This record gives sequence, C-alpha cells and structure tokens, in this order.
Amino acid sequence: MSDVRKPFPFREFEPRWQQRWETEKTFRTPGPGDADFDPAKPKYYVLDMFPYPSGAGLHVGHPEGYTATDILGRFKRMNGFNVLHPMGYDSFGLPAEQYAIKTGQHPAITTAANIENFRRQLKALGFGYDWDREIATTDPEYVRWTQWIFLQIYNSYFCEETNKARPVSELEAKGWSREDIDSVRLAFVADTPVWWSPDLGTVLANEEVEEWKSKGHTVERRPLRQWMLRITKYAQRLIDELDTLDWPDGIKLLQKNWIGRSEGAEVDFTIGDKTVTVFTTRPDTLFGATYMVLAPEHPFVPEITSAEQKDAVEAYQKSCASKSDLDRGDLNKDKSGVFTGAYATNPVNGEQIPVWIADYVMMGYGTGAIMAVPAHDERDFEFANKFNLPIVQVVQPTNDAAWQGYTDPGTAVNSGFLDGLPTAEAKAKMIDWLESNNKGKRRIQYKLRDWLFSRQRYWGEPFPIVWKDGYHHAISESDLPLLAPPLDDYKPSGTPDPLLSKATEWVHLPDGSVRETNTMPQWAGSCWYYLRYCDPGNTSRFISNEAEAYWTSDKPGMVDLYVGGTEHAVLHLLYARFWHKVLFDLGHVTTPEPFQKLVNQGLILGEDGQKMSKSRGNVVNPDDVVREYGADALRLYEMFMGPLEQVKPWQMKGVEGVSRFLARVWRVAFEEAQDGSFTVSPKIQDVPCSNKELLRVVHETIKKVGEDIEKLSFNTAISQMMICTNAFTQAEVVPLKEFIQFLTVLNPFAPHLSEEIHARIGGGVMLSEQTWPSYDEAALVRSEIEFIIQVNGKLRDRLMLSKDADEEAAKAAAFESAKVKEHTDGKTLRKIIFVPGKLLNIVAG
RNA sequence: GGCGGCUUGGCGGAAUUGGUAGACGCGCUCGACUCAAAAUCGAGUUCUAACGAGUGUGGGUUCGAGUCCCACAGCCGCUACCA
Repeated sequence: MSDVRKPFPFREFEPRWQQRWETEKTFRTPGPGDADFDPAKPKYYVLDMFPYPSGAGLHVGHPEGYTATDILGRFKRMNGFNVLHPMGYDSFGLPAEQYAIKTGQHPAITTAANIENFRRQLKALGFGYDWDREIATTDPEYVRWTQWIFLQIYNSYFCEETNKARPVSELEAKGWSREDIDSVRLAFVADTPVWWSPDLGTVLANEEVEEWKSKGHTVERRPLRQWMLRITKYAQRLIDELDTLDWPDGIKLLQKNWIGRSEGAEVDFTIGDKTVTVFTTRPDTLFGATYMVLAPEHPFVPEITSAEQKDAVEAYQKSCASKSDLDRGDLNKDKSGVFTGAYATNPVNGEQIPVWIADYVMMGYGTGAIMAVPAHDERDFEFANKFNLPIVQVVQPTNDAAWQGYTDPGTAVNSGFLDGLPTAEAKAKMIDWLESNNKGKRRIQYKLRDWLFSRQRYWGEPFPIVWKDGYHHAISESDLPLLAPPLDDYKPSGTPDPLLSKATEWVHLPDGSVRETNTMPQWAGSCWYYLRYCDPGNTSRFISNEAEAYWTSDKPGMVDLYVGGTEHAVLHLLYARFWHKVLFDLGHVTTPEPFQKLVNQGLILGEDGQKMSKSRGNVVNPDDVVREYGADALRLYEMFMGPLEQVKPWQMKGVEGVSRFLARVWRVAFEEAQDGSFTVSPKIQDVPCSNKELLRVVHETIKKVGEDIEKLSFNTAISQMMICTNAFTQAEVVPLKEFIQFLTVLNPFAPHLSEEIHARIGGGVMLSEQTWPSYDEAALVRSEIEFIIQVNGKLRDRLMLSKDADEEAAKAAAFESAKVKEHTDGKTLRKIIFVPGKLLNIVAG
C-alpha cells in the first residue's frame, strides 16, 4: 500500500529540504559572542518541554506541542525576531538503568541509541531547531553545571530577614559553627522515612509508590539518610509570584493547592510533664476539643502510653507501618485508632481529654498531633461517633443547620470569653489569648514538604560531595563534572545502599574521605535546561551573563512561551521555579521566574476516544504517518485537530483530509504529465491580480493566519488557508505574487511543501528566509455587505446593502422585503435595532 | 469528598463587545471524467414532508443568548482524612 503513487512527491522533497536546512544551518540562532549576532534584534524564546528519550520513540503527543512552537518560532523569525527554539533530551532515568540491570550494558549506550532515534524522528518532521544548541542532561558538560548549581544551593541558606537565599560564607564570617551552618543549608541531610523498594534498589517518591507496586515491585517504609532541598522556605514566594505569570488559571491553582498554605495556630497541650503541640486552623473551637489524636508514628507515643494499653498501641502502630499513604486514605475511609491511656490538659479550660492514636493523623503535616473537635470537624465527628467520644457544641450555625458536624463559620458558644463572636473574630481573639498566655502562637502551615532529592540509582548525577569525619564537604568546582564509574553489574544489592557504593575504588579517596553515593533525581536536569540552551557551549559558566541578559525579558519570566503537557503542572514546574529563584537570589540570573507564559497542550486520545496505550492497541506511531502522508501532513493534522489546549481524539481520516488539502495546493501550481512529472501550471501568471474577490481572500488569509498564530489558534488558521486554496483552485488565473504570499503564510505550517513549490515556480530565496507578508486594508474592504433582517429577533431575510448603509436605508430596504412584510403586516412597529454593517431587528407586536 | 475542565450535526470542530449557529475538514449523497474503478473536479448535506424546532437539562436577563446570571445533570482530568 505504501508504494502507490502519492499525489505530491513528499518522499523525495521532504528529506531534501531537511538536508538543506541542516547543511545551510538555516535555523541557527546567533547569540552574544557570535560574529553575526545583532544585539538590536528583538529576541523571542519559545520552548518545548524536552522529551525523555524512551526506547519507544516519539509518540504523536510530542509533535503536537513541538509543531505549535515551531509554527510560532518560524512566524516570529519571519517577523524579524531572533528566535531561540531549541531541543534537547531529559536523558537520565530509570528505564535505561533497568535495561542495564537486565543486560549489563552501560545505560549511556542505551541512552545514546535512543537519543539518536529521537533526533532522527524530530528531524524528519522538519522542525526549525538550532541543532547546534542541542543538549542532553547526561552530557558530562551538562552534568558539570547541574552539579555546580547543586553546589550553589548547598552553599546557601535562606535569610529570613531578606526572604532570599544567601551564601553560607556570610554565616561563617559571623562565626557560626559547622553544625549550625549545616542545619540551615538549602541542601541538607536528614533521616527521613522514605519508600524503599528492595528489588528496584531505590527509594521512591510518594507519587511513584502506587505505580511501581502495581507493576509487582515491593515497597516498604524505612528511615534513611537522605539529601533534601529546603523548598519550603520558598513556599510563600512560590505562591505570591505566580500572580506575575501568564499561566492558565487552572495550573496556578494546582500549584497553590499543592503548596497548600493554611493559616491557624499552634496550641500547646500538656500530657504529664510533656508539652504536645497541635496545629489547628480553628483555634476558635478550642473549648470544644474533647480528645486529642497523635499520629501513630509520633515520638511521644511510647512514652505516654499506659501499661494496660501498651499491647494494643504497639499492635496498631505495627499495622500502620505497612500501609502506604494511599492505603491510609482512600482504601480506608473507615476510621481506626487506639486509646493510649493518657490524658492531655486543654490549655484554655484545664479539662482532661483522652489521647488517642489514629492513622487519620499524619506525622508529615503540621505537628503530627491534633486537637479533636468532633462537633465541628467531619473527620473528628466520624471518629467520635465510632468510639463514643463526647461531642460538645462550640459554634452556632448561621443558618438552621444542625450543629453536629457543622464545619462552616458561625458564632462561638460554650466558649467562655469567645461567646457571641463570629468565627473569624473568635479565631483572632483566641490566638491573642494563646500568645499572651504563652500557650501557643499564630502559625502559617504549608502542605509543601522539603524536596527529597537523593536517589539510590546509578543513572543520575552523582552528588559532588565527599564525607570526612562525619561531615559532608563540597568537592572542588575544578573537579566537576563528577561522573559515575561504570559498574560490573547494575543489579540492586538488596540493601538500601546506593548502587554507587559498589564502586569501592571510586568511593574511597586516598585522603580517607568517602564519596557520597546517592544520585540526584531526574528532575535535576530539567530544572535549568532552558538556561543552558542560551549558551550551550560555555565551558566557564552555566550561562554567560551576556547570554542571560540578552535572552531574558523585561517580564518576570525569562522564557517567552513554554509549551508542554499538564502532567508537569506541579513537580517539574515547581522545582524549576525554585531553582531559578535560588539562582536569582544569588545573582546568577536576572529574572525571578523561568517561564513567563505557559500553555498546556491537550492530550491526544486514540481513535477509540481512549488514552493511547500499548495494551489498548490504539497507539499511533508518527513514523508511520510520515511514511504514508508526509511530515507536512502530520504537522498540519496535529494542528487542525482542534484547539491546542483541548483533549482530542486521533482520526486517520483527518490526516487524509489535510493531505488532500496539501495536494490541492500542489495542483494549483502544477499539472501532472503522462510520465508522472510535474510542470508549472499555465494558470500561474506573473500579472497583477485583477480578481478582486481572490485578492480579498488572499489578504484576509494573511491577516487571519497571522492573528491566529499569535493566539495559538492554529486550527482556524488552517481552515482559512483551505478557503484561500479553494479560491485559487477556482480562479482562472493564479497571480504569481499573491500565490507566493500564500505560500509564505503556509510555510510555518507546511515548510517542505511550500518551499518545494516556491522553488519550482522560481520564487528565489528560501521562504524560511523571507519576511511575513503584510496585508492591504484596502483589499479587505467589501463595497456591499449582506445585512441580516430580523423581526422580533428571528431571521427573516438577508439583504445586500452598501457597507455603510444607515438605519434609514436599511429600514427602507427591509420593508420592501416580502419575507419581512409577511411577519410585520398588521402589527404595530415598536422598536428598531440597527447594528451598522451587520443587522436590522424590527420589533413589532 | 475537594479542585479544575468539558458538553454545539453522523464525526473532529467554527462562531468579535451578546447580533446569520454549524466556518473548515471528515463521512455520506448526486453529477462530471472513465470501458470500469481509484484519484480528481463540481453540487448538496443540523433535524423536519411541512409549519417549525434546534448549541446537555430547567429557569432567568435582553429587541436578540452557544455566548451573561441561577439551579441541575452527565462525562473527563488531577488530588485525596492537610487538622
């Protein structure tokens, strides 16, 4: 089937143009330091989320975003911008390592092969990337600067006064001790309970646990020494500075919810001689606290548990330890818990309340302890009912709702000095009371946790850290990049020791110090790659000041447009913002944010309307589409499917449709001879356009396509080009100048076909090097316009009238119309609505 | 449970500030070309025989609502006992 004659010879000319763009470096982007760099030219930085080069190759989701940015980039180029539109690979990652475990082959080999395949596929789609700027996060030179940035973070602390990162050398100068400095570094070591998978040989992030468990791997909870990044210090800035960005509201909200700011108070309860602090957002309900709950892992539990309850408590703790957070949540909505036998004293009224442990309280949030107010908290209410604990009303609902389980604001009752106050005021008054009596304080709590930054994998950046005498030390910058040595085998050892600990010679240094053997997570490389594109060959800095200054913008975010999938709404986009802010604080970059405008492309579903997946057998391979219909057809179809941001199903028939459109453009230009060769159509003539209607369509197309590209509304731009092509097809004469203007407009969408036609009809300089045509207002004007005539808002007739017909003229014409008369005869005229150039509505009754 | 998004012909989708609903494409029907078919070109295609009705459902505002307001339903994503 694949060898039938194609309506236009894309298999011949597409690779030829790709070759030419490559050898001539058509899309090379000059930057500061280059001989041909023009600093006066405005810049435009349009960025794709770079792919993980999997063994499966590109899927059709990749070219969706990539084509969109390519069209925009080519368009901006044609409009005089110096466009930075780069591509690279996020090439560290578990699959290459899993393959290494199976075969013993070094992951670098698999990775290189996958990158080569990705590059081939990307080039076959004709994207206008500057390939000289291509980067891979696994390149030693790239690793070097990832490690260098890590060291900047490691050598910084968060200064609360200035709300910024500062070098720890400032603390050294102030005489801080080594321990004190280590306790405030933005990169620090902590013993944290983590999810450890023995057969994968690594810890997993919370969000990875279910995925790997479902694949049959075992996962257990273990306290391990881990590197953490103190992202929580940036929580407030990460929320506040979202407002300066041109991102979809949904994504901003997602990030805000992820960071999860809540305002409330810490309240100190006492249990015997111990003080247990709880966090609450409802200090106004303190009088209604009838029991206390500690997380099962809370450190005080063993100490406060009574002898009678010891066995029950320990059994309960054990059963919780094996459950994942998800088990504790979704799968176990049913409340469970055990009484510890201890009682706590409520600081506001001295009441003794029982202390329980229950897995609905998490150690990781707040203080790991809560005061339970069952009357006004759903979870506490459920728990109290199950275990017959007292429920005391302290809020009077504002409506006639029942007070049991009423969680909305209301009026304080049974609450001593708070009685009669609305909730908001009661909260404030209680916090004042707690602070002045030294029983608690105002507290802002975030859901965001510090970032667990170490992995026990092999295929990641090693930490540029050595250990000596129990302290960690940065290695010298001149020793970067620090690369992992090849291993004899990549199988996990079955212990939580990182894989790199197998490389004993590498680990043990002559001076007696040992290397850190953890590696960085895959997120590290993607946190700053957009910076490296600006200055990829720099050997003395991660980005030169000149390149940074030129490619950055006067807006808070550096990159003008960033396009990628929603799956990165929180993690990648939050981590990259965090790193950028640290670099900003330290003076290495001049904008506070990395990405000014963000657009999420919608998922492409399979032909069956389901998510594409191997198991469903509905996956579309872009290589097949290119072979059958050509790269231009694939590009065009992906853009014609619907709005970029929308979820939409694939339809192979639709690819045929756009392919037919391209064939029609081809046939406007050429006639096919008997032998299958193409000759320029005699309809193409180098004459002024005398066809006013055709001229108008061409200029409307120039205008609309330009406007639509700016709006990223590619589907409507294509439909306009189809209209224009149909007009050319039907015209007796195709004026050369207008046809070339059309080809120029088509070029960003279908670069190969438009270049080929243009070259064959003798157009001269490559379209990719041409400027975007301007449209002529005069050509757009119609002398007569079809006016809509309504009676009582219903369409009754359409009349051709002069474009500037006034109300009187339109009215006169309307009352001539039989169709109008039919609906107005015998009625009283009440009102006339007239919209110039558009419509006349006769209100009669 | 919470948050977000979506709902327009047989299908993907168009519709400025509220102003011709269904652009463009797919599919389908008919015609031309052909011995024939494919391809191509041309015509038609929301439903209804018609009157009319029509943008998930019910209400509202307006001369006029796919678009604005209120209530409801259904799908899809993300998140999950966050105190």
